[in-house]
Amino acid sequence: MSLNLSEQEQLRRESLKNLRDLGIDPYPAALYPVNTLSTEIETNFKEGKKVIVAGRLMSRRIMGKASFAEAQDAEGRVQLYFNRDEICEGEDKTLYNTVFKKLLDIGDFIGVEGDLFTTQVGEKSIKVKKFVLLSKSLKPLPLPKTDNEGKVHDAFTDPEMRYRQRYVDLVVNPHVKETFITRTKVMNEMRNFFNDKGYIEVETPILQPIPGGAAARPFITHHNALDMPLYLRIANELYLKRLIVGGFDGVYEFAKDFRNEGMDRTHNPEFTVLEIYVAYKDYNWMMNFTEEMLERVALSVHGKTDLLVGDKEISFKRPFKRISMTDSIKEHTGFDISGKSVEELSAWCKANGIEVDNSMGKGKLIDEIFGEKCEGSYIQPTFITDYPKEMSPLCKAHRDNPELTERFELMVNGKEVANAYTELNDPIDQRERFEEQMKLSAKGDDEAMFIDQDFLRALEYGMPPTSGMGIGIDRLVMLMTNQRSIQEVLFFPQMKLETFSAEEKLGPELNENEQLIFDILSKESPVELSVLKDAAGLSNKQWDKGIKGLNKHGLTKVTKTDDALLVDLIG
RNA sequence: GAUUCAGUAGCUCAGCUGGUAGAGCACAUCCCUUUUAAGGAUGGGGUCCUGGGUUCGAACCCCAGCUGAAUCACCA
Repeated sequence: MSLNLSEQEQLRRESLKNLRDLGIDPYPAALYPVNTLSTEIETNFKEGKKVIVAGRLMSRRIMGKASFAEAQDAEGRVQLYFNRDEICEGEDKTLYNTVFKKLLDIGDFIGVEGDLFTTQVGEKSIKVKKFVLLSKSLKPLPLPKTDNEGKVHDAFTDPEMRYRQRYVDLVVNPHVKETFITRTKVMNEMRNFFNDKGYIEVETPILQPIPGGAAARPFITHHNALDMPLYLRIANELYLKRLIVGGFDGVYEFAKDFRNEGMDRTHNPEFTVLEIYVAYKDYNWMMNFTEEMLERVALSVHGKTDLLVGDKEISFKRPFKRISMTDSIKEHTGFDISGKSVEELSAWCKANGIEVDNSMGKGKLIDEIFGEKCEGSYIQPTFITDYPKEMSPLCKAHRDNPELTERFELMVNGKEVANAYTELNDPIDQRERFEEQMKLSAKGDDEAMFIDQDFLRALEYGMPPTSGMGIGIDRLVMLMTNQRSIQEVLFFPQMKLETFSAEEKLGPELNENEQLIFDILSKESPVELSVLKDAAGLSNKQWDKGIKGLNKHGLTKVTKTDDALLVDLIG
């Protein structure tokens, strides 16, 4: 045996072999003609109706010639009643006595044919006529139990295990599945909304030669054939705008973006963003559009616009509050940022407990103030508008104030959920903004943007006035499912590499330390304990483990005399 | 990156002042034809996260590391 298996795993492997010996294929290839789901049995129950169902065996209560079991399919569970003489009509009762009672385990996939009936206790069940093994499970599942009061016992809750083994989490924790179903509903509803308006879903490169469209540290990789570096995209904005240049009126993409930054409850290195660009619109239009979309999503997922998020009730009913960043800061701090110089802003920050450094320009300083003093207080959906020019290099300057841009972010529950612009389509202005970014980069801002010459060329051909919006899907789903951690809305959140023990042990043989002590003893025995310990030259811990191991195997015995401890080799 | 907490059976967790590793569920054997979180009896199952140190003796104390979580920092 080359694997270190628990007793239960070994037993299941034996059952597997026994099944094969009985001529039963534990992994049959043929399709199984399922015709009913557990939920249909519940909603569409007809006494005596014949059904064929399949699923995982999740519990078994064996009582002599009759048994109850539960099968779990994609939608829920159904109770199965197995009667020995129904299943085995002739004299040979192997199928019930051996296959069902002994060789099946919890977690196995089975297929069942039978009739619907109601038990004496009133439980809708299937009286099984025929059953087959569809796939054998070799590892025992954790088994949370729900009692009469709905209390869950032995829940499978350890986050590490749940995220690393999401497949188990999904089998055993039904609410987890719900979260991901909602995630898909949210995305589908957004798709429908966009498609209804005639916008088209597109795909743009994930491997980009210049990681543009945002300010963030990228992941870098290398293309061997071209011998050039490539970056995993941090955004897809510049590619979608190229498509607007090319003549599409509305394009959108659900994009995986990648950022090589810290991980926490709201950040995963890869995450999903919806970006949409619509020609001939501005950011005012986009605010209305965003409201309409979110209201529709909330209604479609929950049937209402008021959702409970943590202990707060959040309303996605239109219209959302709108306030300019300048007014927001004024409201929360009394400080008026309009027309202030870098020095003035920096001084105010220092006086108000906000850490600043010399690489920070006006935009970043204002962003710090907002982030520190205002952001967290916007629980209900609120559009923050008109951001400083410097921190929005892809956004058109405000029509009324050249210091500002036509940009909004949507804040919900104190966090940014969406970001949108009246897109900058003046190629000369855009080039200058990129150059500004380069200066910031030279000052030490390692997140400032690169210059994308091809994107500038595209703008020079002409891009219609356009508004674009990006929305963090993971964070939106967190709101829609009332989850406080991004890991709960990602099937496979990023984790550190799990180490599987490289070399499995060779069964119940002696380990290194035990062997060492054993070898010494086989030359001479009994030996005084302290002498033996010195001869072995092991650390105290290793010695202790070694000698305890040997005692356990029944190979040695420690005897106590008046003045010494003696170690004897037995056998 | 910092701080705090945690890591013991397949799962959920106890484990006193340092003195031979425990429970429930799961598993195995036997009994039982309609049970509702667990029918009854019996039994098997452990790298106490890893390595080092202190000690006659470490799951427990000390040091280092690994992994995870929370808070903070960082993060258009």
